[in-house]
Amino acid sequence: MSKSSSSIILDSFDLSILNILQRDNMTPQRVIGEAVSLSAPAVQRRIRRMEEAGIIQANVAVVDPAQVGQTITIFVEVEVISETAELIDAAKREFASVPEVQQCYYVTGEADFVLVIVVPTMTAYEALTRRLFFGNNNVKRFRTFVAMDRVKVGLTVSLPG
Amino acid sequence: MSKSSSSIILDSFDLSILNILQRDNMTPQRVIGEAVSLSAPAVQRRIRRMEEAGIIQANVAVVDPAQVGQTITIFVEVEVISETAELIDAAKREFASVPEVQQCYYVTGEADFVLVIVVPTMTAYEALTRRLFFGNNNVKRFRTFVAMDRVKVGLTVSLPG
DNA sequence: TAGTCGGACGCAAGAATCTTTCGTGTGGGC
DNA sequence: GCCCACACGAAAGATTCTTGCGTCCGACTA
Repeated sequence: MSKSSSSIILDSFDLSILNILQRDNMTPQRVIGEAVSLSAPAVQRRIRRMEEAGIIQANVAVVDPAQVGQTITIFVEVEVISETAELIDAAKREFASVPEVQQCYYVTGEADFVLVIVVPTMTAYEALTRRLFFGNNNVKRFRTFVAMDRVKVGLTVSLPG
Repeated sequence: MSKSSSSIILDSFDLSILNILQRDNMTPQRVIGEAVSLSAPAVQRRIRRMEEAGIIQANVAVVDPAQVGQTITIFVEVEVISETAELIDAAKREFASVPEVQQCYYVTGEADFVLVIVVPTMTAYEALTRRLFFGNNNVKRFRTFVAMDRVKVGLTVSLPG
């Protein structure tokens, strides 16, 4: 967990490499090298540098929730009562600590938090709401959107170059 | 791209392996084997089987958007006018085809679509709204939520076992 | 201009990992 | 009781990752 976050400068080689790794990080360095006109060791050094700088945050397998019994994806907008720093931080920590909460954003607008939740059943979701929202005095209101189709899901970032 | 989607049965070994790969798919099979009490080839066979079945959908590097100049994450709820199958499909295809759209869900509730968008600047977002929402006759209304903090971001699925 | 230094490269060797093959053991069905 | 399908582990082979080394290019300095 050594996040230097040195904010290094990326050239077009780095961006091309990222573009490949974003889609398939099992691509051999030799193949990446051929794609960007660089040797395999050069590719490897650049990848390591970007990992150390925190530009590459993780290397993960994407699992299809439906095939492991987690069939329901839900969006929730949460509105809080008091927006003091302490209460917001507490909410952030609480939401982030729940395994079913896949994503949590603190936002501006008509809501304060947006959550992406993945659960096996509606019953499980209901239990979660009771614990997370009704059991939290600072939650004023929340709105639920049940996903009928995960049209596009990814963390891929559109890169220049 | 061979998605058999045979819906194979997963035992607790598979789930443990998925749990590891979800967090770090660069973990050597030997290490995974030690963690789940299996030999490296057995782990490898199970991983390949899950990839072929589509349970493991992809292996990707997670890139920090902020460090590649994509500093703004935005949520958008989109409400359409007509919800015929053709128009919905057209919208799905259009949203999914935009690189800046990281995620797109078709949902029930007060909105029809929820999008997660990552852009470098507000100007870029404005241009995107003009093209994607104002330029689409079937979009009735859309609401924007700008993320101030990406509290938790991932695709990790909470697995039983 | 000449000299020095840092950084990144490619090549090649070594280390580690992945992948396949093969023989064995176990459980279900005939 | 026998056979077959399936998954396993061990070991060998193939591929990939990683490191060491010499070279090259650009920047900075005298």
